[in-house]
Amino acid sequence: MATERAGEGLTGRLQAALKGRGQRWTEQRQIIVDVLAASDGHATGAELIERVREQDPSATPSTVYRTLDLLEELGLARHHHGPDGRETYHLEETVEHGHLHCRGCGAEQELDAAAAAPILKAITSATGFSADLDHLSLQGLCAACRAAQVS
Amino acid sequence: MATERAGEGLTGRLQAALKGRGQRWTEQRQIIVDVLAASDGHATGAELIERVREQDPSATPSTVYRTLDLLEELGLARHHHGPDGRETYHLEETVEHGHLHCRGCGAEQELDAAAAAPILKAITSATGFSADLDHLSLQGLCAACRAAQVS
DNA sequence: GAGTCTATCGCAACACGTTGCAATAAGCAT
DNA sequence: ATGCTTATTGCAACGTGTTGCGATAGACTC
Repeated sequence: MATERAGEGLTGRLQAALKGRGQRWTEQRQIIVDVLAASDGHATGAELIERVREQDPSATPSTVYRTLDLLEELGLARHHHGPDGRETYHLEETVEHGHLHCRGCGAEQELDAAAAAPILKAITSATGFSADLDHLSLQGLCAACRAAQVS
Repeated sequence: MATERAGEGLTGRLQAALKGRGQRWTEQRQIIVDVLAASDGHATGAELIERVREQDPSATPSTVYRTLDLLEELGLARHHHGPDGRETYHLEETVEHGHLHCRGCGAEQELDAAAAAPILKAITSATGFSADLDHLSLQGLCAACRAAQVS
């Protein structure tokens, strides 16, 4: 077949990576990866568990979280913490990006690599620290709210 | 008495602020503020609860967290989330600062306002967003670990 | 000082995430 | 196909933080 469903190549990569480490490919892991691929944006741990349970009611939180940790170890997924400390996961295939939470209006902006480049450079030159864009989760005021506050 | 214990002025400010809002000053709140003042750096919620309990074993987590929330509302305390999502609290009197967590060696650096200024400026000019230094919690690689990785 | 109003407290239950352990089952060798 | 090894699973308990509710006790009025 010439056509491929989204995520199929990912599954292949995963199987290969696991085999290389003496680890195993299971039905549960397939489901979790599928769910993660389907929730293209971000999803909290609780949301992922719920969706996985729709497909396999026997799945438990520990399995889901352990699989997510594994996916991160393999570099196939990432997680970061929102302003409330809750976790959010997404596949690594998603463009690497940071997050900006406005404490005024509650809006959440994404920060793509191009926009972040000068910021990361400033961090490095000020501190010698090379920051991970995916863990960059800022809180502050967006341009609109700043303008509104002046009045 | 002419001498003042540290934090006494703070207590006065607090009592006044509470009264203005129709709220009350209690023994528990005094203890929590004292504990927070005594743990000058940062303290997690769990640590604070433990220390408060040393002085008042009847104190419960809900009371401590609710008081901390109240202190934040009044602008007298702040909290931020570490890389593991755990909460860390400190008094607002502590110098405003960000945090840098190195995923290589696990070290945690503080980022003072002067060092952060160019970073915050870069964020604003790239995104229009005005970020809160106190919520700036970055993860990445410190200079030493970056050098080590090159080899 | 006694009474009233209601903010605060303690309790109990919940939500999210983590960890230890025994049972299961994946993948390999025969 | 059968058996073996051990990674993975489900369970149960724990840790941190949050929320609802009835009981307690501040602060104010008379």
